[in-house]
Amino acid sequence: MAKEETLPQPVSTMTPAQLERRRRLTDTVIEMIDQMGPEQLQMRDVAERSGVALGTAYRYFSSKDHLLAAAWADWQRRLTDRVRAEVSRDASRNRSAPGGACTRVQAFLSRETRAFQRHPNFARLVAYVEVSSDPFASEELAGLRSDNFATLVALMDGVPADVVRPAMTAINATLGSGLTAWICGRLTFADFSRQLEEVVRLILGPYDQA
Amino acid sequence: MAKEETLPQPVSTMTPAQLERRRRLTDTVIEMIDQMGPEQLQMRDVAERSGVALGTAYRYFSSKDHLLAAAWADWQRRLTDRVRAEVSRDASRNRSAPGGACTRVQAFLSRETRAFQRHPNFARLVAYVEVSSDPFASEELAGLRSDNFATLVALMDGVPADVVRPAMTAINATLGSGLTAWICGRLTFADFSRQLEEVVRLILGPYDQA
DNA sequence: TCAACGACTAGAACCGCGTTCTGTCGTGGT
DNA sequence: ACCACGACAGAACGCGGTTCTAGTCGTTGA
Repeated sequence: MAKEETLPQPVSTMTPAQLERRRRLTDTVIEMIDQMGPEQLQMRDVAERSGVALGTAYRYFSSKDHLLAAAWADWQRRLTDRVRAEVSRDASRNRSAPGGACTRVQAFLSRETRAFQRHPNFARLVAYVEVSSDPFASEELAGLRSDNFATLVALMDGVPADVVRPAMTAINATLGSGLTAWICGRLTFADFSRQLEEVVRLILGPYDQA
Repeated sequence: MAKEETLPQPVSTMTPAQLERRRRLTDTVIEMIDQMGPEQLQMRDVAERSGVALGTAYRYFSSKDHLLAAAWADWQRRLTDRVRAEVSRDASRNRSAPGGACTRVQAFLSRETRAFQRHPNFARLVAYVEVSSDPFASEELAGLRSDNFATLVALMDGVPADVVRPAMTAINATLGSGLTAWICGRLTFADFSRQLEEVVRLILGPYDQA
């Protein structure tokens, strides 16, 4: 009688039609989040607007948290890809500075945070998802985390190996906390980005014009 | 007809009996949180166990979030006071090292995190409260934040003034994010405290044996 | 070709829980 | 003594995530 319920169907075993449905769900969330916070967003509406039956949505995602986490991961990856491309393009054109690690990281973060400023509900989404205890949601986060890891490591060359890890930890944390504080009204956006800059300069400043 | 509803009755205007009721509520929460996460905790139960009518609770706190935030602030203040006392006692006895800023901050944080390790549900509470959008809850947080600020500043003497602020920001953020990641199962406690140590050393290390 | 089966759909139903409401009572200020 | 107001116990409300029901359809395997 093992009620294994392996879970919301592993992505790898999905047929193309299923992947398509799954994508419609996450895309719809991304679309809707732009206009409402994660708590306003209702499963019923997502289902309806994506043209997937509510019950079916739950075959793909274990919970609202899981769906939101997946959608966020998706959005974040697109954003990061775009920003990374811009930053490295600017760097290779050698625009605007010689560019040490500090400068590069600043540029990267400033673009990312601006994206959040333009889409505050995604910042809310981050806050919402980060505290979710749904293990499937956490899994989604973990994947994303390691992507970010790679990205930041790449931006930090010229920085001693034993500095990289704690530097990333601290910067990521400052980004995350600041975002939440901003979104909850405990910090203005200006203060948030100033804080972030200060922290990056403090940590990475010494390695800049290597 | 101004429906001003000044709101959950300002603390300063409360009669002793009211303050007593308010305290019973927060104390009950603190008591209960030790045995269940914040989402398990129900307003009905808090009301019943504290001997305050449910409706009345809402005259003191605008929402569950607000109540939880107040309770957390209370617990955190007690904890910080205790830890601060221990740390400064140890320091004045000059035990265990000469103790620069880095060492002092490490000691402080390590005690604080151990308290969370012993009471994981308070870590969940932190995560829960930090993302609350209830303005009264945020207010509670803001008060707490400035207390912490003072505490950390005190621990960091010997550190250049322009380093103190970003250092605090980064350390606080690392603490907060790590706590959440731990509690959500994305980090082991050991990894969490190692990360925190690394960050503190990275940032404050240079100013240690002044 | 024809079951059998599994996944999909629309929508209703379920249910936990924060929040609000009702009716009553006790009390402190005038 | 009076009355307005806060407290009380408990019922009632409402929202929204999740689950269930019936019925449909496409694929598979004999």
